This record gives sequence, structure tokens and C-alpha cells, in this order.
Amino acid sequence: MVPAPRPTYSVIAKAAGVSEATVSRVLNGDESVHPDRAKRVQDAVDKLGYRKNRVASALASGRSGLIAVVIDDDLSVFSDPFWGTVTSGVSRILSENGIHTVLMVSPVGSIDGGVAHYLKSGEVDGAIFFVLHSDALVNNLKKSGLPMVIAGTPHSSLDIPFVDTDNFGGAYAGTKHLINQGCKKIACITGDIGTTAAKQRLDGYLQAFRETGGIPAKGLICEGDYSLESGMHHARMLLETHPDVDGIFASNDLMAAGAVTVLQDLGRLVPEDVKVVGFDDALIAQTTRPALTTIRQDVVALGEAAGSLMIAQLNGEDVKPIITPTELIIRASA
Amino acid sequence: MVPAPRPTYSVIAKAAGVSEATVSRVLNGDESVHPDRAKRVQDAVDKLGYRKNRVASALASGRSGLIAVVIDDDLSVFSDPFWGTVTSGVSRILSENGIHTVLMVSPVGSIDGGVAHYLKSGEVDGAIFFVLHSDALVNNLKKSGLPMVIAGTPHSSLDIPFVDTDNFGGAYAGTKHLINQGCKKIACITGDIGTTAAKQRLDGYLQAFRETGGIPAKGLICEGDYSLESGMHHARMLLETHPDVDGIFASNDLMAAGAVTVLQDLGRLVPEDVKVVGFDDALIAQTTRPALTTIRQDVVALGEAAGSLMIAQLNGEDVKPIITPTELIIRASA
DNA sequence: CTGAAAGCGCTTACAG
DNA sequence: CTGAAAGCGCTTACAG
Repeated sequence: MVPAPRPTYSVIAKAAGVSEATVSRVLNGDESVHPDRAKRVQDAVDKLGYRKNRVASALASGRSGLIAVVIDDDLSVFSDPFWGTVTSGVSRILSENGIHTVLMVSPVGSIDGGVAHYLKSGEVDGAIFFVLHSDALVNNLKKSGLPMVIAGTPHSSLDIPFVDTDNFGGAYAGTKHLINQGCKKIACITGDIGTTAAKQRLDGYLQAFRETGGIPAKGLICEGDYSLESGMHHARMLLETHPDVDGIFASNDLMAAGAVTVLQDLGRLVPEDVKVVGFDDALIAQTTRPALTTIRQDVVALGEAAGSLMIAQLNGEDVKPIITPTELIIRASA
Repeated sequence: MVPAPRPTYSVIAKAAGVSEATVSRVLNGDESVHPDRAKRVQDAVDKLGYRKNRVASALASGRSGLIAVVIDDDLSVFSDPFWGTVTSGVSRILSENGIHTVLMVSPVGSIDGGVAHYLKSGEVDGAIFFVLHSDALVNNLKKSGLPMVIAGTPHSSLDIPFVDTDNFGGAYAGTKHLINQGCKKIACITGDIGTTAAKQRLDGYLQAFRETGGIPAKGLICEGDYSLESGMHHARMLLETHPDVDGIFASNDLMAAGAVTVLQDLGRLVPEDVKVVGFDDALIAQTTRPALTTIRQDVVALGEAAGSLMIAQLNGEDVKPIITPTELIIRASA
């Protein structure tokens, strides 16, 4: 049960016949060390199975090798596989660069809660935020000089690098598809309009609609909240206020699935009577009957983009926002 | 952009008129400090907005305040909301105890890959594993004395504390329900049989079946892999080999949903002709039509159990495995 | 290209 | 109950 005693610089230095400073240089890739001595150090490291103590390294260098991924617990965000997948993309990219991911799941609302506390404590070299409703914390943290990346488009222009899916373009393409399929009366069920993603998707819908020369009739735009229930609720409302609705663009697949269920329960055929397009290409898009036509976003790529933006920042490079493309996936519902 | 200079013990000590040792004692809750001096320290801390540098603390004390959550990337586990939710439960419990969660998403197969390396490097005080196919890494790490918790039942008896859902009991209850509903010929679509959860669920099914006095006919037990496709595939096979099948217990909701879809496509009514029970009570159980009767597991509780088992270990307490209960949720499919 | 030495900010026997 | 001092294991000017 006694943990194996780990060797330190002093034993490596002794074994290689060099100073600890030289050991440090070799292990940190300093090119200036003479190849012969570098090799001696490397041999000693290999032979002794040496592993650098990152805590000590962090204290001495001021760099922890840790990046925080901050997820707002308010939204029980983790029960949606979306953010889990993003996180996994982030984690992979970072670990390829020798950096570990610290996960923080907690309410991010306040600008001086535990999260802010921790992020300012110097234990992490940077933070990636899954921002949804509020920029307050991020904005406040900017002063601290902590490198940050936002996953999702921030509400205000924060001058902080972010990554996001092309929400506007995706929604535009989805709505356009409905138009091309001959739909005349196309409704939109939005996501939680407090999020920028929902706003952008609504804008994409509006843009496509506008190009037909009209504007959406009152009641055709329904404010949902990304939940299955809201999809069902608004489909029900739509059939009352606009019985002749023949197309629905829903801001995510879950609401689209809810809408399809209600439409069928109320005697409408999908896609014959009403065509439905979702967003995400979540698993549910494939299991719903009819399977959903939807806008696919590359969630892993989004996470990887966030990770690479962070790496670039740590390397002092200039960074600009990354918008990942979407793709129209045509299935049976439209 | 200049990070605010953070105060250290020396400035707190000076402000409070005590030694650094006393500051340390107060901040670590040492009761032996005289209340008056403790208060002076606390006042200085509050006034200066002091936050302890955890890296320095970790180096000096040998405790990092970090727990690793290790997720096997092989299984693209994160695209399943299940593990994300478990992680979120773990993270919440740990942070309540002042411990942060380091997320490691990477292939865990090898016992000397990057993960093992990191875990042995002393940067974390413990590790929670989401173990599925192999115990090798965990088993190897046991020698190092690192406190560990396994989420899921390990394959071999490892003498390492674990948490798991009552897979056996849940599957038993689900199958029993089918029997009670009058099903005579009940099939089982298993999960990936390389996982202990799938085995235990199969055992639960077998136990309930056995109590009816018979044994499953050949072909009634289908080896799936938790995927939608395998649910569809095996439902198709079942209708060929056992056209009179009238009940299906699937090891998760995804396969159950796939089975329902195929049954309907091939002209069977659910639940009139064939009753179907799933497992998990995932979102899809509610969106499938008919909605799935299923076995709910409390995923957040599972994560919290894992977190609390880790905390208990760190406190030197004796720990034993925790099995969280399941619940039969009756909907329309059975 | 290399080493001696100071230092990162805490913790913890030890002595009192 | 308290302080002086050594130490955790690295990194990094500095001088050569």
C-alpha cells in the first residue's frame, strides 16, 4: 500500500551527472542543452520511469497545465448530450497538448460565486465557458487577464474568442428547404429566446421567409424553450390558430419530435400535410417516425475548435471566432 | 490586463500581526488557535480578499484537491447523456467538499498510457472510473494506493468500492411486469454482453423467466449492443424465428425504441400484439410512440454516490459498494 | 552551453 | 497556543 517513492530532479541529475537545472531544461525541451548531456538525462528519465511532478512545476512556473470547462448547472445542461459531446472534443484537443481539463458544473450566474473564486485563484491557465443566458461572469473575469474561450455566441460583443455553430445559416437552409418543398405557411418554434443560438436560428428562419416576399403572420412564430413539451404545446396551438400550417421549422430536434407526435395525434400526416424540420441531428431525429429532416451540427468539431482556440491563446497567437458549418440532412419528415 | 497581484500568507500574517504558521492553521480549520487571533486572521483575509493558492498548498501538503473522472473514450461514451449526467452528480458532490473534478476522456485500455501516467503522477488525490469492458487499468493502479471508485460493477472482484444501479433487480421487475401482463413468449435483447450491466440485466430477465417454470427457447435471447440498430435488427430476427413472440425486454430504451419501430413497420401493434419494456427511462422513452414502459435508474444519484464514496475514502472511512434502486415506470408500450 | 542559488506560496514537525 | 525554520519539487534569471 505504500505508494512507490517517486524520483525527483535530484536523483535524475545525479544519475545523469548533470545539474538539476539541466534536467529541467531537457524536460522542458530547451534546445540549448548539448545533445550528449540531453541524451544522458533522457536515458536516466527512461530508466527510472521518472514523471515530472506537475504541481511543483506549476508552482515554480506559474502555469498549471489545467484548463477549466465551466458548465452552467442551471440548465441541467449535462442531461443534454450536446454539451457532453462538446466537452469531450475540448478534452481531446487539450490533452494532445499536455493540458488537462477541469470540469466545473455549477451555477454560473453570480460573478463572485465559487466558480469565479476558483478561476481567479490561479489554479487554471484558462477557462472555456458554455455560456447561455448571461455574460456577466465572463465579462467580469476579463479584467483578470485569464485566457478565455466561449462556446456559443456571447450576448454582447465581449472581444473574447468564441466558437459557435452556424445557427443562422443552418436555420436559413432548413426553412429554405421547406419553401422548396412547396410549403406556403411555415411556422417557427424557437428555442429559449434568452439564448443567442435561439435568436440566430429565428433570424435564419426570418431571412428565408423574407426572401419569399412576405412576413410571417401573427402566431406563426412560437416561443419555445427547447423542451419536448414546448414542441408539443406549440404544435397544438398552431393547429388552432393556423389550421392550414403546412411547414414547421423547430429550433431543435426535441421540439420537432414533440411537434410531429402532436400533429399525428391530431390527425395530420407528416410530411404529407405538414412538413417538419428540426435542428441538431440528435439521436432522436433518427428514432422519430417519420425520421426527421434536420440541420446537422458537428458537435465534436465545435469542442475541438474551442480547445484549439484556447491552445492558440496560451501560445500568444492571435485568435478569431470560429463558426462551424451545418449541413441539411434530408429524411422523411420534410 | 495585468492580473491583480494576489496577497500571500506573508501579507495576511503582517496585517493580522501573527506568524504565517498561524495563518495556515486558521485557514485549515485548526481549532487550537486562540479565537482572538483567529478572528484577526479571518478579518485580514476578508478585507484583502485573500484566496489560498491551492497549487502551493498542494505541493506543501501532498494533497491536490483534485479528483480525476476517467471516461473511456473507446465507447464514445459521452455521446450518451448517461455518463454526462453521472459526471455532473459526481462533480456536484465533490465541489461541496472543496474538491474539483478533472475530466479525462481517453482510451483506458492500456495500463501504461497517458491516463495511467497522469494518475500515478500524484496530481490527483483519487480517481473515479467509468469502467465498462476492462478492469486492467484499475487493477494495475490498485498497487499505487490511489483511492479509487468505480462507477459500474467491475468484472472481477477487485476489492475497490463501486456504485451501480440495481441492474438485476430492474431487469427482473421489467420482465416480471411482462409476465404479469400476460405475455407468454418473452424475448430479451441484451446490451453489449462485454459489460457487467448487460450481464446483470440478462440475469434479471432469466431469473423472472425461470420463476415461470420454463427456460427461454433458443433464439429468444438476442445479443445486442445497446445501439438503436441492434434493437431494430433483433426485433426483425425475432419476428422470423419466433413470430408468436408477445413480449420483449430490451436492455436499454434505445434498443426498445428500435424494436418498437420495426414491430410497427412489420404490422405488429404495440402493446396489443407485442409488449415492450426498456431500461433507463431515457428521454427517448417518452418520445417513442407508444411511450415506453421502462426501468428508471436515478443517474444523478449514481454520480452522487460515487462522489460520496470518494469523499469517505479520503476521510479514511470504511466504504462499501452502493447499489442504487430502480423503479418500474409504466407507460403505453407494456 | 551550464550550474549555483534563490524563489514559487504554502505546510508541518519541532521546540517552547 | 505559537513562531522560526525547513521543506515540498520544480523553474529561472544570473553569472560565467
